[in-house]
Amino acid sequence: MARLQPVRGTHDVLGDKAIRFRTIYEKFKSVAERYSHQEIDTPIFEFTETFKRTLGDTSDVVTKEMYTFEDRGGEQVTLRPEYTAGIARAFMSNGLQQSAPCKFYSFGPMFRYERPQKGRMRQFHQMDVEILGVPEPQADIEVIALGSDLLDELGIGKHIKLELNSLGDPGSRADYRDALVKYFTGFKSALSEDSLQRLDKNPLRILDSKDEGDRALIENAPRIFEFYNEATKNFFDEVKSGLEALSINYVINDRLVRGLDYYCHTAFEFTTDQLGAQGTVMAGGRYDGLMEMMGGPPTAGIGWAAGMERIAELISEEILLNSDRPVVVAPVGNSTQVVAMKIAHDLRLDGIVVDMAYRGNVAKRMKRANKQNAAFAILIGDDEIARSVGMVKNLDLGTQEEVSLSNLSQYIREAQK
RNA sequence: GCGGGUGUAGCUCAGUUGGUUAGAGCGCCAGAUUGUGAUUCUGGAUGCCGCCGGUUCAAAUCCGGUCACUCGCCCCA
Repeated sequence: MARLQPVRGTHDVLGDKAIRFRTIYEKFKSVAERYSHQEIDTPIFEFTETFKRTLGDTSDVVTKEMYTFEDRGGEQVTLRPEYTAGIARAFMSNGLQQSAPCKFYSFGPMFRYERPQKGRMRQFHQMDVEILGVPEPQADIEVIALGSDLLDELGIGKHIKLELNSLGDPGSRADYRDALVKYFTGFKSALSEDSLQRLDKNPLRILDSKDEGDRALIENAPRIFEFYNEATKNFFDEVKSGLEALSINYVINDRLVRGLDYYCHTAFEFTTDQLGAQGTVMAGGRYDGLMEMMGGPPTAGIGWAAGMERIAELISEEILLNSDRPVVVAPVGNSTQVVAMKIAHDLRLDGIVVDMAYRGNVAKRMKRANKQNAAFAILIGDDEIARSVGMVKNLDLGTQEEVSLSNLSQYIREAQK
C-alpha cells in the first residue's frame, strides 16, 4: 500500500496556512512593485552544474543537501536549493546585459535534503529580490529598505532586527581571510572538530561557531574591519548613512559572514528570537563576482531571500487578508435545482461569491450555509419561483425578506457594504 | 549525518502497580424541527493504541528494532 504520507519534510499548504501564504505574497508583490521590481519566474530545476558552480563544491548545500537526479535524457538536474543561481542564469540566457540594470522579484518553492526542524523543511518557499547591474551602494540601500518595508507591512518589524556587515572588496576580503587562517592555525589543537574543517574549507564560518572553546578563541581573533581598505570603508559608510537617512535601524555584526568568494561588501540578515534555532527570516548580500564566475560578463548583483514558512509563523491573525464571505443559494426541493443554479450563476457573473447548498431539507441547507460562513442564504422554492423572488436571509441578523430576482445582485451588494 | 523527546478517534489529549468490552472534550452524523442556520436537548459512529518482533497466562502499558513527528547540533530562509 502506498503510504498516505507526504514525503518527509514536505507539507500541504491549506486552510490557515494558505491564507498566511497568500497574505505574505500579496504584500510582497505590492512592496516589490513599488520599488519598481519586475516579476520573474525561473524553472524549479536547473542543470546541476548551475548550482555547483555558484554554491561551490565544498558547501554543505552542494555536498549533502541537493535533490539531484538524472532525467530520462541522461541530464543531471537539480531541484533548486536557492534562487540566485537560477536568476543569474536567466539574466545571461536572455541576454539581459543589454537591459541592465534589472530589478527582479520572485516567489516559489525551494528544495534541500535536510533533517526537518522547526522553520526548516525539505520543500520550503522563498520570496526573492535581486538587483543586477548596479555596483553603487544605492542598490544595497534599496534592497534592504524593500525588505524592511515588507516586514513592517507584515506587522513583524518590531520583532526583527537587522544585522549588517561588510565583507569588503575582494582585496580586503582576501587579506582578512589570510589573517584568520594564520591566527586559527596557531590554535589548531584547541579548535572544535567542526571548526577545524572550516579552517581550510571556509575559515570565515568559524566566526559564528557556537562551541564554547571556539568562542574564547574567536574573542581574540582579528576583526574584519581592521582589514578594510579605503574603497571598502567608503562603500560601507554610504550604505550605513543611506539606511540612517531612511530611518532603518541596524546593528553591526562583524561575525556575519558569507563563505563563498564571490560575495563582497554588504551582507545582512533580518533575524528574530521567536523561532527557536532558525532565527534568520531574510538574508542577503552583494555578489559582484558571481556572473563572471558562471562564465558571463562581470555584472554587479545584490539581493535577498526570505523564508515564507518562517514569516508565516510570525505574522498575527489581524493582518491576514480575508476573502469575501459567500452567499449560499439553497434550492428547496429537486424541482427548483436548475432555476437555483441559474440564479447562482447570474450572481457569480455579477462578481458575487456564491456557494450552493446541494442536498438535504431546508434545515440541512441552512446548516451548510452557516458552515460556509455565508453572509446570506437565498432560499429558492416553487413558491418563490412562481413570483420571481428569492427569500434572502441575513445569517448574522436572522432576518429575512423577499427580493425580486432581478434585484438580487444589487440587493446583496448594498447589504454587504 | 549526530543527539534528546513524543507516537492512543478527524483534532487536542486522558488511560493507575501489565488485567479481560480503550475513554473525555471538540468536531462529524442523525433526530427533536419534512420551508429556516448559528444557541439548546437527545442519540450515534469514531480506533491495526504508528509498524514489526520479544517478554508474559495476559501488553496501549515492559523490552528491542523500525518508521514518522518534534526539539537541538551541523547548516541554512
